[in-house]
Amino acid sequence: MSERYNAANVEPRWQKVWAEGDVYRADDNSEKPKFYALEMFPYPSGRIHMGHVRNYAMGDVVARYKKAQGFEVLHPMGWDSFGMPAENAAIEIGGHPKDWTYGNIKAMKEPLNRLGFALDWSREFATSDEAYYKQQQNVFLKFWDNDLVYRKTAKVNWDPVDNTVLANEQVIDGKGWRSGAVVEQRDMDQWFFKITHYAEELLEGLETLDRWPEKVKTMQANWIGKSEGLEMRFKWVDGDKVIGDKIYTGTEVFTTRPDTLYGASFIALSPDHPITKVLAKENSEVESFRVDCAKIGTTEEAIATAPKLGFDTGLQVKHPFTGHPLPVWIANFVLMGYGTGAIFGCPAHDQRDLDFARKYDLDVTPVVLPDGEDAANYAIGTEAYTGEGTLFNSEFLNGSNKTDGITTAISKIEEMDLGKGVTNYRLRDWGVSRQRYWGCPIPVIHCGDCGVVPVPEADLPVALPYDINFDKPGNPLDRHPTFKDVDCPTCGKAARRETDTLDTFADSSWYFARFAGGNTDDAPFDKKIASDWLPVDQYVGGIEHAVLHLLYSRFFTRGLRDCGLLDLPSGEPFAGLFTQGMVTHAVFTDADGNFVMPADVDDKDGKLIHLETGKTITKGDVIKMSKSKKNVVDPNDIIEGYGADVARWFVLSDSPPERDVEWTEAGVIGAWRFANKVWALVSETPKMNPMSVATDAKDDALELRRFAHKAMAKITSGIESFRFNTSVAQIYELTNALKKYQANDDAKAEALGMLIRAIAPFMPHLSEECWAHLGGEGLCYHAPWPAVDENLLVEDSVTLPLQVNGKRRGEITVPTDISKEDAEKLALADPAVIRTIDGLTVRKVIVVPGRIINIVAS
RNA sequence: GCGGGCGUGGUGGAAUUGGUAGACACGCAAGACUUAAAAUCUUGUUCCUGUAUAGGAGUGCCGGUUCAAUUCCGGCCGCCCGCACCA
Repeated sequence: MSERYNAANVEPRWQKVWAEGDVYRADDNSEKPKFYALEMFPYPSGRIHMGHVRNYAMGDVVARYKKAQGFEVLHPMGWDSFGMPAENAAIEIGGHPKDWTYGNIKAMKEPLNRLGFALDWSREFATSDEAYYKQQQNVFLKFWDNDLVYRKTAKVNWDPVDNTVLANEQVIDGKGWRSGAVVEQRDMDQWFFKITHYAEELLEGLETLDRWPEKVKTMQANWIGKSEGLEMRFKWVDGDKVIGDKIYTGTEVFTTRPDTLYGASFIALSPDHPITKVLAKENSEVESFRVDCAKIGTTEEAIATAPKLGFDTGLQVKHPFTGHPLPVWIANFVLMGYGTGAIFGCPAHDQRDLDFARKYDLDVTPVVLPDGEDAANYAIGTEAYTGEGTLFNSEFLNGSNKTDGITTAISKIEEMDLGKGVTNYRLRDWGVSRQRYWGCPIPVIHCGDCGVVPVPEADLPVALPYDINFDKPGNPLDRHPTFKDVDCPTCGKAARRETDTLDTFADSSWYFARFAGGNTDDAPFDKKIASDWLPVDQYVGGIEHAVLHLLYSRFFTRGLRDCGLLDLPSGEPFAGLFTQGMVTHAVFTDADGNFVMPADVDDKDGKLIHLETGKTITKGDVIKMSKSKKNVVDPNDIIEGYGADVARWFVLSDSPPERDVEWTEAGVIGAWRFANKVWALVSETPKMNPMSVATDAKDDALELRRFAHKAMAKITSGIESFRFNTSVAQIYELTNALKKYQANDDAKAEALGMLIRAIAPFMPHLSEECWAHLGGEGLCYHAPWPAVDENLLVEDSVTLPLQVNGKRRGEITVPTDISKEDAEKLALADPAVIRTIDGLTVRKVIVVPGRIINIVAS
């Protein structure tokens, strides 16, 4: 008699058993080999979403699988709980960011636990816990002591109506999201982490990360952007100049293409270049040009996509080789943060320069001739040529290729004492100042006499005051009655406390070390314990973090190492990384353009209508689920309707983990049916030992064993290589084979025991229930991973496809160890082959042992 | 704009990484069971050639390398991620 699988009854029961047995607690002192499994911890938005379910289900598969393989597994969870949404909520709906945040944590923990993840909650913390940010401040001061922190001015988005700093995402089409005012750029004193100190190490370290996706390493390498180039001076045509209070002999530019120097037709300064700034003071036209540029925005994207804008300063420099004058422009696409903040424009061989030159009618002189082009007729149209070629129109460089031309040009400039070859990085230092309340206070004090003074360690934490309000825009810390007023720790005079808080990326740059090293109060973490667990063996998270979070963490672990807080010579926090794809869903909008939740949309004969209003709904792009677009599906509905195992199984089946998965209702039902199928199979079976090994099996029983071991081998390799969908397919096949098998013998017990243990990482509740039903010893969670008998994987015969001229015409079944000669003879004797090659001459027979036979005939 | 990735039946996807394209699943169709429905089971299901144990086409599009290309190379198209103050 089979009964329906009742997830609502079964799942809480096992969750209670696991909790009471405290089975997921990791032992720091275990003798077993250690395995640290970690998923990117969530921001407590208040609801879990399908992306969380997918992310944590993947990590859970790894954690449970490694446990079954005999590892001591650390699999912790916590909360990335500082950030803007809490402040936005306080502004929009009232309340306090702290209450909102901790309420959300409470609300999210329950459904997370309902999913049955093998998490060690004893190590839980939130980054907004005073105990955590106290240590965050401690780390900041240690970084300061080790010269990894400094202060400089940098630009921010300034909303002139709200008088507040805006995040990039709060600037929409150049306007403040609330006020609608045109956003300006404003210089502010800000704190920076010196990530560029490790630029080379961060780049070289990528080569050691053999369990990271290539694409992530490529993106990081490009982000660091190491380039060899030339930093050189273009001298003014009319001698040294006093600009402002400094004497300039010319202007310094950086270039990676000194081979194209003869193609230079102008010099372009950044709108933020020191010379530009001085000129702006003297000339209101320059100033208004700078103001225009400042409206574009601070992101590289905005600058790169904005129409090219230029201003001719009237200044001229001398070409170092020809002596010809070149005009000096100010151009909106030149970044102050990269190189020297000035370039020479070579329009023929750089697209941005070309766009600029065409707009302002500047010379375009090609100096690189592509292979096969004729020097006399070669001209540049609207596309710059950036490829390889032979230099021409370039006097002493003529005839060189790109690489040689670069070397020669650099030595020539060095000889002329106008510059030198340099290594440049695109990577900029990490600005961490945020003019916001809900973050970790930066532990420094500004004293009129002593300057910037760190808060003494004994005075930590600098706690966030609770009595704040969001009546007005801006940072409440800045207008708090007492927070700012402190005595200088050095001289004791009245001083001002720093009111900026740290970028929340700092919080998530070392949380994994605190998970491992404990909630210590005198140090960020226990050095020895944290160093024993680190690096994280398997990190799982979204591809959207490919650069920033992962790079910042790699910086932090190096900083912690060099401050003596962590024993991690490589500096690499994550030995293995997997970036999963996103959960996507179509966006629905009504006629007025309002977003509509999928749950409120009904499909009536192919027409989409709103459930309540009956209005027509339009299906839009399939994109990442996000609250703002309302294209979200609540996992709680799935868990309540079908159970946690079904939700987990669904997000892991079918789609390859690295790819985006589109949420569909139909897939859930399939997962639900499978769970029932497994339960039906097990509940109809009498008690039998799931740890059986049927070594005496013959005939059908032997066939089942072979099948089970082959499937098990593929299930295992699927998990090892993060292709859970292929493991799932093999589990389906094993289940189908077991359903067809009638006898209740040792072979069935073995295969069924394998099946139950194989599904355990995916559907832990169901597997415990099955394990208990069969009479398995202890918990399935503690059962070892099934061992595959290699001898059972070996086939004695193999079916080879027969191709004629690359087209399949038949197949033959031959012994696995057949010789090439015999295989060829059999292939040529095959009736289908004979029919196809009739009238043709066999030119060649290619035999790939165990794979294919291809006959080439004409 | 720049950097990175993805594209295979009606749908999600598989293909031991250059060797039988479409495993497995969803959906659909037919049948069995049932008073009936649900559930379950069986069979079929890339497209075209009116018949198929035969032939042809086919992995976004165009071209190339190879005995052999979903896989490698070049060029396009479409979509997604990131671009330093969203997390």
